Amino acid sequence: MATRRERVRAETAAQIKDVARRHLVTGGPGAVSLRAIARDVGMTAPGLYRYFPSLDDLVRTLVGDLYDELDACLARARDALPAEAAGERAIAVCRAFRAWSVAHPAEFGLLFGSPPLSGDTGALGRQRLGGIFATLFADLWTRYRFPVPAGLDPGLAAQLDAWRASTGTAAPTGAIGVLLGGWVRVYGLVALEVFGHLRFVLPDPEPLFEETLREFAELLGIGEAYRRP
Amino acid sequence: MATRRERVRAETAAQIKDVARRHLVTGGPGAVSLRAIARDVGMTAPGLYRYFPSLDDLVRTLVGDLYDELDACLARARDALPAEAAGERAIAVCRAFRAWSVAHPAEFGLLFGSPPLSGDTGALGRQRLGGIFATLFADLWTRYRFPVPAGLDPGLAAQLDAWRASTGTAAPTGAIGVLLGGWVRVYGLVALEVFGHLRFVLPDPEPLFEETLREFAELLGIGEAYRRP
DNA sequence: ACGGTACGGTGAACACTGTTAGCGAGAGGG
DNA sequence: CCCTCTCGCTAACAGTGTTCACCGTACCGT
Repeated sequence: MATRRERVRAETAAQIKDVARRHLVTGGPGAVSLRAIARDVGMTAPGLYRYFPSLDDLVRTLVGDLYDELDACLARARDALPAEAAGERAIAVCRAFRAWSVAHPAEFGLLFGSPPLSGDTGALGRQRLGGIFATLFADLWTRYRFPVPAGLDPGLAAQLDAWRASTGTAAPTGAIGVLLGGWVRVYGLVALEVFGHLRFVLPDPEPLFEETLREFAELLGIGEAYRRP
Repeated sequence: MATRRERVRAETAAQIKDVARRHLVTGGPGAVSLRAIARDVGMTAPGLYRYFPSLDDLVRTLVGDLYDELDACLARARDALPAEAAGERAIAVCRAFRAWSVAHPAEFGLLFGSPPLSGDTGALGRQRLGGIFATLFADLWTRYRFPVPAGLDPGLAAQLDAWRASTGTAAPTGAIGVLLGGWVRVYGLVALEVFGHLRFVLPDPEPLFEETLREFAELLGIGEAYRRP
C-alpha cells in the first residue's frame, strides 16, 4: 500500500522526532533547536520544513507521540494482570505511571509541567490517557463497590455527573470523586518528585508513594489487593 | 546609608525585573527576551549586563523574588488568624496557595512546573516556603494531637526523621507523614488546575479543592476547624 | 573646587536561532 | 523514455544572547 517514497519519508520523519527527543532529554526543552536537529540528522535546517511546518509543530507531534508511548506503557501494565483483579491493576498502572515519569523527567515536564500549547495536538493523547483512568475507575467500582461518602457539594457533583455522562462510566458520582482524589495524590507526588521539589525532604520518594497506594487501597476497602512491590 | 547611586541602581534593577515579569505573564517563559526587555526599559541589550551577568541569572533572581512574594502571601494569610487556631490557619494557607497559583499561572509554572535551574537561586525561597509549612505542621500537631497511623515503612520513617531533625519540628514521624500527604494533595490539585489538565473533567476545580481541605481536616479529627469559604 | 575614577550606557560585532524564497538534482510514475 | 514532483540545498532576513571597545557623566577624595 505504502509507496516506497512514503516509507522512506515516514522513516526520516521518525528519525527527526528521535533526535529531537534526544536533544530534549539531554539538554532540556530549550535545547530543542531546529538547526541542531538538522545537523544531527544530516540535513540543513530548511530541509526539515518538508516534514514539519514549524518547530512548534514538531514538538507538538512529539508531545502526541509521548502521550501515545505513556498510554501504551500504562495499558501494558494494566493488561499484564487479569481483568478481575481491578485493584491490582489500578496499583500496577499507578506504579507504571511513576516509573515512566521518573525515568523520563524531561518528557514528563513537557507533558504535565507546562500549560498546554496553543495548537494542542496532545489533546487526543490526554483524552486517551483519561480514558485509561476512566475504565480503571469503572472496573474498580464494578468489582468492589467500595463505600462512597455522602453529602457531596452540589457544584462538584454536577461536574462529576457531566464527566460521567460524557465518558459513560458506570460508577456513581461519589465514587468518581473518591477515585479522582486518588489520581490527584498520585500525580501530585510524581510531579513533586520529578520536579525535584521533594529532594530535601525525601531523597527517595518511593516509600511514600507505596504508602500512598496502600492507604488508598485501604480507603477503598481493598487493602488485600495491595502487595509490596 | 544607601548612596544615591545605589538607590537609582536598585530602582532600575527592580524595573528590569518588573518588565521581565510582565513579558513572562503575557507571552510565556519563551517571551522573556533580553533585547525585548531592554527595549521596554529604554536601554540597549548590553546595558542590562551592568545589572545581571546573564539572562539566566535574571530569571533566577526573578524566581527568587517570586518565592519571596509567595512566601509573604502565605505568611500574611497565616497571620491573619490567631495563633491558637492552627487548623483554620492551615486551611487559610492552603487556600492562599491555590489563589496565588491560579492568579499567577506563568509564575507558578516557573516555580513548580520545571526542574530547578542549575544555578539554583530559588533554593532559599523554597527552603523558606518549606519552613512555613514546617511551622504549620508543628502548630497543627501541638494544637490537636491528631491520630497517626502506626507501622510506617522503615525507609520512609528514616527519611522523615532526618527531615524532622534538620528542621527541629516537634511532631512525631507518623504525623509528619500525614501532613506531607496533605501537602501532596494540595499541590497536586493546584498543579493539575493551573496546567489545565483538569479542564475537561472539572471546569471549576474549586469545589473539589474545598472538599479535599474538608476531608483532610476530618482526617486530622479537626473537622470543626473547616468552614466553607 | 577641581581632577581622577569608576559606573552606566552605546554601537559594532560574533555566533547562534526560526523561517522564507528560489533553485537544482534525482527518483517515481506514466 | 520523458515528464513531474518531491526533496534538500544555498542565500537571505529578522531576531536572539553575549562580548568588546569606547565614551560621557556623575560621583568622590583631596
